[in-house]
Amino acid sequence: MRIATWNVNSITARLPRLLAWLEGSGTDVLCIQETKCTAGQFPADELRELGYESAVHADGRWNGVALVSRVGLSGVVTGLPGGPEYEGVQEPRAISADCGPVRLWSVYVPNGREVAHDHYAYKLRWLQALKTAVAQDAAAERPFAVLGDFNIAPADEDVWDIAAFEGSTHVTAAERSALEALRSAGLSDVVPRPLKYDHPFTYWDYRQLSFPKNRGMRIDLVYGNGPFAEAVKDSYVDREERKGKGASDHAPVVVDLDV
DNA sequence: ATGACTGCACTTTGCAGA
Repeated sequence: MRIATWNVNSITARLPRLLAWLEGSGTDVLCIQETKCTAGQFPADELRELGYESAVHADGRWNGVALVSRVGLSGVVTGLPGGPEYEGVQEPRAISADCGPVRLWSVYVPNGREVAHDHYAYKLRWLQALKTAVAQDAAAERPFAVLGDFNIAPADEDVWDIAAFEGSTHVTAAERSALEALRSAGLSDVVPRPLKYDHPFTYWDYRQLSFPKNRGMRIDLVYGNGPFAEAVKDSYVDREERKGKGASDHAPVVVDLDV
């Protein structure tokens, strides 16, 4: 079974690429982030024509997550249980479901903006709630994984130049501790292989030729429990999808499972 | 070739993204 996670940066703008990529890659389940649409605008009909069911949690121009599956989609839970509010709103940043033999979460962790910003404290609270929410499934026998845009580079090597990130979000000790807490709950980082160069970056800024210069970050992560990690046969970043006109600034992370 | 941001709404400017 082939699963993947991809921050599409607007599912409306990305729809032609999304449909072509699903067909071409043979993906069975895709975790989507940053749909940037209302629930009604989500292209469920177009996906159904390709054989995919959809589960969506989205409310407008920002955020928005989804799961699309051609191997079953049931037990859908929208939102992060116990998740914090930002400016009085519980934002649509998490959705989970049973997809065939595995249970998956698609998450879009808050960006944080700046370390001194309220959004950063919100990010840390959100990650704490995520750890609590996934603990039971993480410890279970069933293959289980949290996939998505974590907006954290787990190690210095996961950014193109750590010196360029001094004082920035995405690389702080507190954010990395939140990932460590997820690992202590029984999840492990399923690191993909790069298709080019020596490091599996998943995001490259649109500006300043970041992609051609390979100034990237590994922030789209797959955190799986033991049974999930044991089932992984291969994983890679499909950087080809970052090329050309109309690309998202994130590339899909693909995981092949023997389940 | 991989090429100097993009998407969207508060829409011709601002905000967010990371």
